[in-house]
Amino acid sequence: MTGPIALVDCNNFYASCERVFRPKLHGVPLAVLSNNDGCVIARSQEVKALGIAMGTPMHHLPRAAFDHGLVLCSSNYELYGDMSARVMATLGEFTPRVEPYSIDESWLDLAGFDRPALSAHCQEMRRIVYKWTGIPVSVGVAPTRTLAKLANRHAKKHGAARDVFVIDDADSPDTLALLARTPVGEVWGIGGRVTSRLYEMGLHTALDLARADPKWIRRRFSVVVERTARELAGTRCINMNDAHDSKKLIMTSRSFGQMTADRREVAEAVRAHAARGAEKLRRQQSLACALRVTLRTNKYLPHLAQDHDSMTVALPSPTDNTFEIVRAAQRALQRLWKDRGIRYQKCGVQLMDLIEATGQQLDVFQPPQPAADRDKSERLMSALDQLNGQYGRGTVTVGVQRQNAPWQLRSNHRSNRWSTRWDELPTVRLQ
DNA sequence: TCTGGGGTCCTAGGACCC
DNA sequence: TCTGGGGTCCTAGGACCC
Repeated sequence: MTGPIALVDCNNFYASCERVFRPKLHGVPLAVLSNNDGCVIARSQEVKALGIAMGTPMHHLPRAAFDHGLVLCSSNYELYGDMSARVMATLGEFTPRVEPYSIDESWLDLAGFDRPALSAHCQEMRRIVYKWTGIPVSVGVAPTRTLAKLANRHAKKHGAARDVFVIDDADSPDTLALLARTPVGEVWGIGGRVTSRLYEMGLHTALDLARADPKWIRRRFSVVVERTARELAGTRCINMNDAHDSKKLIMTSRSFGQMTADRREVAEAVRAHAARGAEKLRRQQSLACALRVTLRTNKYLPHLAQDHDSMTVALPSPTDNTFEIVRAAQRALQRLWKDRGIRYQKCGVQLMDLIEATGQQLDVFQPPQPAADRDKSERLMSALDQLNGQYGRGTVTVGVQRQNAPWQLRSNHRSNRWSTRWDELPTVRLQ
């Protein structure tokens, strides 16, 4: 990236997605729940105004919120993922370089725009994104990513009328004043731990951090904090990965719908996670060399026996084959399992040491797999992916996987997948 | 009854080697 | 008193983010 950097962030993204297809929900306090309907992970403006914090467990929601008409939605990632793709595609109309950063945020390279054009361009972008997708966004522009984050936050907080904020120059009096007003803990990359240590050293604002000696920061903290400090002062240090970069770790884990001490149930969940992980692996065309199965109990119930353990096993050779991966995961679980009647809350499968499928190093100690076998395995896997893609996840599974097993997620308030399922399309009634 | 899931990067420290 | 020292590789865990 060479020009000014823009961070485009969807406002209250999940809540906004829910509203696109259910306009009646505009103006209504709307909260989206985590998997398993556990806690609040997204809030509309009205919910924020009610003082409900991010992460509030559902059973801690105040009575009063419901009296104000609070509506709860289970998370509907199929809908959010599709809406996200639409927003990103629309942004692509405005600049050739869009780097999606998360489901609701994207970095844009705005090289070639000078100051007055820049603002107008961003305003227009906001307008079109809203018109085409129904999702409101905020835009922050600055010379570095850390400052663009700060500009975006400022746009959200103060720019209700505009929702665009531009930092031209890291050294301008306006910028310094903004930094001086920003508590250091609100800076992107500065979490709770670092914040309290910075406070002890007398650094309270973003400006204090920007003016600190980077070498001293590095000695007292780490290169990560040093980079953040330099970025606040206007030096670009953080470059994102390309959007196409493959992940280095693929993790699939879930809490159980209800806790379980039943080994067969846990094994069923582990198989499902392993199979899902293998699917993700194939989509990014990687092979895994190792795998880890983790098991954990519910730490919020300290009167119950606690256990948090994991087992890593190497795969005999790098693979993306569902059967091999499921088998290895079962083996890991077998070694992990303690026959003590412990009730588990959550399990997961991590695929690790990923390599590119095309650049596979042949194991010198293993005879190379005959081409015919490899072909067969590839064809089988792509048939599996096609069936599950077309008829829905879980159509073809390895071993027994019941559709509504008790370990599966609760999702009692899910809206329709309006934009990705034919049988859940919105209907239009003509008056 | 009930508290998310999926990531990245960095660092410290142990194992091992010469 | 004092137990070699330096390098690499790997793993676990911390910290942070969305």
